[in-house]
Amino acid sequence: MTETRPYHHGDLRRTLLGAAAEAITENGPAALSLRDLARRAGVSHAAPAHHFGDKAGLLTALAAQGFGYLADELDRTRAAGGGVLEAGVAYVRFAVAHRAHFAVMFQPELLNRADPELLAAQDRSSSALRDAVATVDRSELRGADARIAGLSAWSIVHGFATLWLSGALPPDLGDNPEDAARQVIRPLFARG
Amino acid sequence: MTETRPYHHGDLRRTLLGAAAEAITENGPAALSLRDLARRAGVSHAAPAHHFGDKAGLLTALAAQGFGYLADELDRTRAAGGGVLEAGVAYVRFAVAHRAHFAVMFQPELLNRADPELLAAQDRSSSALRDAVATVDRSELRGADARIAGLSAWSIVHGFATLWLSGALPPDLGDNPEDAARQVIRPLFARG
DNA sequence: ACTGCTAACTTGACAGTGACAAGATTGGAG
DNA sequence: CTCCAATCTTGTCACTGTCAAGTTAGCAGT
Repeated sequence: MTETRPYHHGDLRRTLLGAAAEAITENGPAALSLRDLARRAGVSHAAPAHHFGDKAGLLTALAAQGFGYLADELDRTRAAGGGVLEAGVAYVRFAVAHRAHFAVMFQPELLNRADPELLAAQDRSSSALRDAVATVDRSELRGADARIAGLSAWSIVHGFATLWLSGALPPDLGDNPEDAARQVIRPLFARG
Repeated sequence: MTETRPYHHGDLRRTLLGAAAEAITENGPAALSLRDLARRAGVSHAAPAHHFGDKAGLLTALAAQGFGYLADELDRTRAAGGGVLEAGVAYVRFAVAHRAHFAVMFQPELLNRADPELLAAQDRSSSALRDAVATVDRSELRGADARIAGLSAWSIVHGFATLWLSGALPPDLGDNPEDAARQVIRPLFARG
């Protein structure tokens, strides 16, 4: 990652990414405006283009950052001795804590899919995901092919996170996403 | 719909919804342009506003249509005697067949959440979903609270559909979403 | 110190867009 | 036949993303 010290502005790149995350958290990715970000950062309207090329470039950088954060979160959970269930909860925790990043990470039409930085970050989080699933006791996932089991786990946590963030889940689940996730995910792993 | 060419264009509303679905399927919701839709339909740039108010109105109508289609699909599967697993597969089939609708249905920031037509359609598909889950044999979902079990099922199919559509799943899953879904969903229901 | 050099930013312009207001056209009810 | 309300058009505005060209700042080498 190219670190810049305060030239004219300071580090505009990081500032813009932060402002973008904030704006997306508030109004979603569709409403994001580069000019608005520039305004928030106190620079001219064309400044963002210099760092990210275009809008897709900015969102790609955000997505890459998101995959990095996700990998961090999963690694941290694993280091703490958590199993698959806790990795799943960590996935949801990440999605809720960084909803702007999450909202962009799985919308390829918004991104430069071939961006090397993005691909690297995706790779890192894929590995972290794979490692998390590898810790599963075979009996927990009832004899299924490990590869399929991993996809089942990924699907259920990804689905829960998406539905939670979209507000589609019933309100009687409470307002703690991690607890709710734990309940909903458990049936995949609990023994019969 | 027979081939008509009315000067006042007959059913613009339906035509625009169709064009919108097509455009979103191609380029995603973010790239959608009302003026482009108007061009495709051969009307003036301001015509869509009359039927939908604004962009959010159009997307809301699309989402409502999508919830209707989803309810239809689930009802059809249930009428054919399918269980929860097949309902799940039907959910995925719907998402893939109507990816434009699906892409919009769970992005509240693009919609008028309070639109009565939308709420009614959501209600209908919620009921269909609930009915589908209600057919589950208690032993299939291993003693979990039925309410939680339903959310688990919803999460796993929704997550699978989302990941499939975003192209995030590994390519060795094949190119048949229904077969792949069946494999990935099964671990939730299979007996220990 | 001064000379270039390059990255970081600005200024200015252009085509497209969503939204609104006001006018035109139509089918149909009375 | 008249009139009206729904449908659609025209014109306009502020705003957006992107590009081209210019400006400023840090820095290395002499």
